[in-house]
Amino acid sequence: MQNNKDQIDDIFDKFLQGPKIFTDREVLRPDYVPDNLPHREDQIQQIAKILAPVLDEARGSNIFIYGKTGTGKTAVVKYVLNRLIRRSNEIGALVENSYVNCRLVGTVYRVLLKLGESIDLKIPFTGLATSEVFDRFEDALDLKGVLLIVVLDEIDALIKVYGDNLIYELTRVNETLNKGKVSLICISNDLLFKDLLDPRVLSSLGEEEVVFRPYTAPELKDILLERAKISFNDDVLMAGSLNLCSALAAAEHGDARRALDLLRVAGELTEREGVAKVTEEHVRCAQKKIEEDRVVLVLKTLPIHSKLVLCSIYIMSRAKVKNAITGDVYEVYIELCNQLGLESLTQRRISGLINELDITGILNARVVSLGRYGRTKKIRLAISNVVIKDVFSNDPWTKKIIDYSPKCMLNK
DNA sequence: TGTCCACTGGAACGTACGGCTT
DNA sequence: AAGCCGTACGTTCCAGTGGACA
Repeated sequence: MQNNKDQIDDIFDKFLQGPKIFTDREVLRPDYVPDNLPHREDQIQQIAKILAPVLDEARGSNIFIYGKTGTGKTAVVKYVLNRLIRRSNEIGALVENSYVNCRLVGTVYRVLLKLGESIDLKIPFTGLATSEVFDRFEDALDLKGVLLIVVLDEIDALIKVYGDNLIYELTRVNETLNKGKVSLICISNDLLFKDLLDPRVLSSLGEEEVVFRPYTAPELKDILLERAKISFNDDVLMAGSLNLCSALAAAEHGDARRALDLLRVAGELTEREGVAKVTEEHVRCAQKKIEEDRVVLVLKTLPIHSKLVLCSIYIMSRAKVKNAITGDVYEVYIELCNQLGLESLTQRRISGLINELDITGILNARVVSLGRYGRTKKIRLAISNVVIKDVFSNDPWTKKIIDYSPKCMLNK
């Protein structure tokens, strides 16, 4: 026991005595809003100009912002809002803001819940009709007489599922309010989502449009340099590593979030190794690790039937079936359910689960027609068999069937 | 050129659950 | 306590489909 304790102390000592890589690693986290946002000066100016009337207690125009992930949309909006709120406090203007990430929040009801929270409105987390929640939100807003800037990030995620009713209601809420006002900022990764909007919504939402184009590799380098200055110790980061981070992220549609992730993970790997410099090799390892971690997390958190579908495809791939089709996967899946004593879902449902797995990038499922042999999906794994075997061998359900040989495959 | 297969995928509906309002 | 609500997850039904084959 004593020995064991010493060993652990040893690990901590090594960590403490090893070369110090970071001064402040939080600076590299995606939700950190820096004091300086390089190459986004135009967008900052544009959004600030549109929102400025708010300080005069007039409603600013609604704004629609679009650009791919990691192009700085959220950071710029938060940056401008921070300053706007600070200024409004100085001059005593009644301005509040509410930031909601629609993809994380998930439903219209919960979006309204978050908006309510920002003006101290308590709403039960379930039980009310959405229209009732909206009415209460409207009343509370009017009562407070506050000008609320609502930021709906990743709005496309919400609209694809629930339609544009919420935005429609929010854009016309000013017509009914006496004292309160709402300014809307919608952020989307997907430009095509505008096609899903009702023309009435589009005309009021698209009062102002701000576009964030992807960063180029040199721009990403500037951003990384800026952050590296405050997050890493001097002389830790080799110039080549920083260039590689920006080049890798630029290849992935100029994603700054990705670049910062790479830098942070590369730093952490260096730290764990106990060496003094972050090399290009560390960056390459970081890239591999980020992807693996993502996949492992997705696999571990899948619902049981999705796991079994994936196991079926894994088992088929192990048996050298290159392109599995829906019907065959379903047969194997039924057998696995029987083995585990679980009730199987319908083929329609499994077809849907396969589509969901396709979206997460774990599978590739392509609809093909086999002529008179019908229409189906050709399915293959998009990740390595080794990862699946590793994760599913440690899962209480799937470990029982991961090495199983289905009878239905014997005569194929 | 028409037939036919093995599905796809949309839509409507059912069930269970937690929790609010009346 | 009854009725209603949103949400999650599922089933059932069925029109539609691309292309090999007779």
